[in-house]
Amino acid sequence: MTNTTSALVIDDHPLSASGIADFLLSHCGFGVALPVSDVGEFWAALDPVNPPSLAVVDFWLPDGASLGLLELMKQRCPATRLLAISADDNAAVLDKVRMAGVDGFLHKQETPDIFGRAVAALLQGDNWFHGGTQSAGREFANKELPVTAAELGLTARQGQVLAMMLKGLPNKRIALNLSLSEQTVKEHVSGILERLGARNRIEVITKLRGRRLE
Amino acid sequence: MTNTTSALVIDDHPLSASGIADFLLSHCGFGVALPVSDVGEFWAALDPVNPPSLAVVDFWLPDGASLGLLELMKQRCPATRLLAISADDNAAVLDKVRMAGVDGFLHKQETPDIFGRAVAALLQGDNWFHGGTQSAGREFANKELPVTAAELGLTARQGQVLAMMLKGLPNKRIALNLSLSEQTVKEHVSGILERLGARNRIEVITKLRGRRLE
DNA sequence: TCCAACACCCTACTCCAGTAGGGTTCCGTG
DNA sequence: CACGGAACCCTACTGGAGTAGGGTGTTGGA
Repeated sequence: MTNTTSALVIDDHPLSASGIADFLLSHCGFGVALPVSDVGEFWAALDPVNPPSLAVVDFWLPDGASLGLLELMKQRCPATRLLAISADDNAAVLDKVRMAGVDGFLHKQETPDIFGRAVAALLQGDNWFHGGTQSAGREFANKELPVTAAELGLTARQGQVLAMMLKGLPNKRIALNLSLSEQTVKEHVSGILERLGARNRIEVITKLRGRRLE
Repeated sequence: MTNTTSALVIDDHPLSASGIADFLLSHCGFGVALPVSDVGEFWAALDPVNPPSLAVVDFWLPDGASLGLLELMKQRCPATRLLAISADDNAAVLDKVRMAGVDGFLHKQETPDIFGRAVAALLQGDNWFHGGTQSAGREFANKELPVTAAELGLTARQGQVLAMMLKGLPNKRIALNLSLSEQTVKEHVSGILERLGARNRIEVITKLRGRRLE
């Protein structure tokens, strides 16, 4: 291939990074999409001579490293399109990444469809900052909501239960799978609902649509 | 023609049936691929003297007719390879179709690539029962293929109700939105569940995860 | 004209989800 | 040691989901 489109994806959750990379490969026509999960790896994977067409950067890297990374990236590889992603919709985040010079911003929760359109827009040379328009029907997004169970403020057990809830399993089956009583499962479910600000399991499933635990 | 490979495809959603038939013609080297959408049509199209090489049978035919059809087919045309397809990944379905004597089983959501490989395996005389693995690498990508209500065999009203169900709305709100009684909504929901072969709305949501209506 | 399908409404029932309020162990921290 | 938190179990209750079985009115095809 003379002109394969390539991408670099950095997210501190490796599964998240590789999920996005896979999506770029399978649905956005990328020939190369390398997932990395820390900053060192990122710079190591970057070839300054032949920079990637796109870099996808999670905003919530440890120590707030993403802003510095984005600015440096803009200097070193101005030809590379920069797409920032984040798990929350704080308006301040949007301003910060804009200042850092990114070309687009997206929520992690956005549908694959929109993600694909944002990528296409960036490759065309357009920008993508439609993040603010979301805001309908997501009352539990005021805090950071990363992909892993522990970072949702859930205990390990609650994480296991949540994973099965998202598969659509009823309490009785979750109980059997974990060798618990149905009542105990209900307690965990109640804890999850309270934590996530949902009224019932259906709200949990629809709001976390397209995500996976751990 | 002396030796064209022929197939019969039965699915109660005509669009689905003809889509599969087209694929067999264009990608699997079939000379004939006849789509039918009900059991009567199926037997009418079947030529016992010169049986097709392959029969593709949707598991969720109305009234659960598929099991009987599969068994009868196995008796009458033992030379015809039988491929069962289903929209859900219930393990019980897999057991049932195996008991009925099919040669292969697949999810409808499977990629065309895998579908093609399954067909090739069957024509070679091999079996294909990889349903359990359910392709781990695509939670982010999956399918944003919009599905129309008609494609699922639903009435217009059921389509509207389903759209709201997928958003996580409870019956009462759907009723208010459509200016109906809650009871009527329940009727539509029951119809949807029967049509899609689901036990409750949670199964519907998890099975159609990531898809859009119309 | 009759019948089937669809949309609509109702009561009454069962079953599951989720809450409330009681309790027990175990473990880590002040 | 005493306390809090997590995990575990229980009964008893409310409310929504879904089924069963009754009904009406409209439409379109045999």
